[in-house]
Amino acid sequence: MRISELSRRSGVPSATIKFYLREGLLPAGRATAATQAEYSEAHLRRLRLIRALIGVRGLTVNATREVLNAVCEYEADIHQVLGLVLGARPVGEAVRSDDGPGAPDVNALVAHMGWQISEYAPARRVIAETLESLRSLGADFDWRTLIPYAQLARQTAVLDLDQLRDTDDLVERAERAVLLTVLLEPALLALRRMAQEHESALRHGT
Amino acid sequence: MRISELSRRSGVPSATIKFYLREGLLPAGRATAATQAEYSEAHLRRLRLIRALIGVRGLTVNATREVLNAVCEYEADIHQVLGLVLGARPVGEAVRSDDGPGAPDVNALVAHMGWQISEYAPARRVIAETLESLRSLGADFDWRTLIPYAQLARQTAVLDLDQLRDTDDLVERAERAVLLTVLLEPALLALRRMAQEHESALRHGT
DNA sequence: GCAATTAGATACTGGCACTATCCAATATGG
DNA sequence: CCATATTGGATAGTGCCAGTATCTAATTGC
Repeated sequence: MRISELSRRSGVPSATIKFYLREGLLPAGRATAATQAEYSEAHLRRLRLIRALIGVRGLTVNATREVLNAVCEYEADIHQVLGLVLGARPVGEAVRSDDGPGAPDVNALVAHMGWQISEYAPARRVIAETLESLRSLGADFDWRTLIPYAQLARQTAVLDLDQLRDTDDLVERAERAVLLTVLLEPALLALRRMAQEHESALRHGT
Repeated sequence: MRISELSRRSGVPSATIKFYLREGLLPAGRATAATQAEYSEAHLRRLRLIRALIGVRGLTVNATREVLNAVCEYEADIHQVLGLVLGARPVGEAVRSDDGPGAPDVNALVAHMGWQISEYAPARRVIAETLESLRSLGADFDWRTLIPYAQLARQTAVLDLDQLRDTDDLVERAERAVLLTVLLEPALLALRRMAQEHESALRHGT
């Protein structure tokens, strides 16, 4: 398959494919001559995955590259892949996320849930920032308010990990891990918003 | 309070505050002279809310303006505010989200859950796109797989709406609705990621 | 009076995700 | 076997967006 067919079958302009090649998101095709390269079905799958991560999930090109590299390098170890995808392992410039304002609250929450979470997990910082914002806005909302949400998150994670059970192919399982952790995020938020609309209608008349 | 004090107390550069004024995110202060305006505590709160929506949640300036306008216009009716924040009512160029590829699956899911969801809800499109992406990537994942996630989303929404009960002040309740629907989103995703890390560790040795 | 500050307008910056153009080297079909 | 189209690779440009910088004229507080 040459680039024009790859473009046609994926719906991605060839200029954009070249851009992804340049950026290292898509591995180069097998060169058959100075101005000719052969692309495989794997390239097509990878390309669709890239578009999903960037278009549906809204990742940046850099974040997408890191996720894809994680999938390739640690395809054998699903926990490693998850760790890298989740940012648990320091990838680039590692920044500890367990100090700074709000960190004690996050630690309290993590401890209350009995979770073992890396100090480098960016999720820590996200929660700390959210709590800090809510506090500065005067909402009476602290880490204790998050406990029932955390319990629901735990049930969601159990669902997620269950999906990974019955797959043998390593690459496929690693990709599936990416899909479930990263690609599902906007859909989960969308479900919550629909549920809010429903619940709000229930409580306020029609 | 003049702009320099507003800047100092919020930590936002005055050039950026001027930018928000220009963009209509922040209402103009009470002008006391041609080159003098007075800002109130409400401006400070609003400014912090803007920073939270843009910085923590990652909204664009345009999306932030729409959310803030919704809060101001419909502060009396929490369901209206939620509707506008969730995009249920057509705000700008209304696009029906209940057709196109993937829409039948979304309808099936919504019907299965017994939800009443506006045809204009952007959440419909998000879920349709996600399902479509997953399908084109070859994952055996359809709307039925989303059912348990939807049930968890429903429990989350119940939690959300419970938070809105005991607040009398209209503006405060409207702002709280925004905080809970919009600002909590990254925190919920972060909780899920931490829960995944924990669950993954549980299942794969250490 | 006079340095410091301000509102408001205009122009600029930097980052990002592409997109367009060009070139030399092929491939293809009549 | 040659004319035309396509390709890989490099380089430069586009459009958007969030924020910054600069300038001017008016005003303030010492």
